Amino acid sequence: MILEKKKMFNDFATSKGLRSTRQRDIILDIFLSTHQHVSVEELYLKIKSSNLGIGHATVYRTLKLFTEAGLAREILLHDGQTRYEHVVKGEHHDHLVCTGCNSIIEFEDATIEKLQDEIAARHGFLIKSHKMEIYGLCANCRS
Amino acid sequence: MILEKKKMFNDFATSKGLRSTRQRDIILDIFLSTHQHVSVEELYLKIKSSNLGIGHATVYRTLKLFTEAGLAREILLHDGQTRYEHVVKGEHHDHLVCTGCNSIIEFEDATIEKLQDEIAARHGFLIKSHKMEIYGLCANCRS
DNA sequence: CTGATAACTGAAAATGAATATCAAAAGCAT
DNA sequence: ATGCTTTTGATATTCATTTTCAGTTATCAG
Repeated sequence: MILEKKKMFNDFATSKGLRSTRQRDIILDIFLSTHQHVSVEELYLKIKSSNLGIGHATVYRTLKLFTEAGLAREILLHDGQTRYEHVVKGEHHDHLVCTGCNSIIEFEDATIEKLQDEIAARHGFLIKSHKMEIYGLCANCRS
Repeated sequence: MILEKKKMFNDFATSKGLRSTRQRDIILDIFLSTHQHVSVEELYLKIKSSNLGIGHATVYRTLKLFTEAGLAREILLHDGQTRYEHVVKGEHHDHLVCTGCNSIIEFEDATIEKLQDEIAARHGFLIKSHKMEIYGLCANCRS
């Protein structure tokens, strides 16, 4: 699955005439080694701690490339930082965001997806992507 | 309905011990006169053009108050500006955002809302609010 | 392999939205 | 009106993100 993603990015790079660089390889490796919802800063720090000198700007630029390549997705929560999550082919998950402890629970619901398709069809709309976030308190925080 | 909202804000202000000021009245009037999804900047310019000297900071502060008071809701799209939409009591609408022309179509779907409640219940999660945005191309832009 | 060329990088500067500061102005209770 | 407190707004500040640009590096033709 990791190899699959690397291939996906390679294909994208080739098709766009992008070059293969040390920095992009490293950032991809580290991104793939993270779990959901990494902020750019988190990723940057992770890279920094590995003593590989990669600049802020490059991390930003590269994550945008990953998004274009279809293996990452930008998500905006309410903390002023853009986060990136992994895109898994057919799958799409949405989020329960706890405003108490900032934890994020993921879920997936095929019925909702289907309803979305219907709504889009009704408006002649062509879906590219979507996101849904439910805010509230998780089981721990509501007590 | 406009009066209703003004009352809602007045009640909120009273309960919080906030003062009634010229600026807040004006901003509320202008906010209520707008349609969906005003950015702070748009609102600020609208006020400025009315030759009423109200500062940037006040507009930001006041919109946060409206949000607290329950008559506005923050929405984050992908243009880096926070926008505010009108909250209509029971109603909740979601958005089809066209990445071609930036137009926004609203929709509402009771079934989706119900599914959300079920999902939340399954995770012991207490819903405060939610948002859903579907990105893609509108009927005009896909041709 | 080598040199030309165009893409890539990164440090630093720039941008832009949002927030904080703080003195002056204004609301509100007495 | 008086005095106290909130509010305002110009300005400065913060913080994420983007741009700039000179130096570096990948790629490819020869």
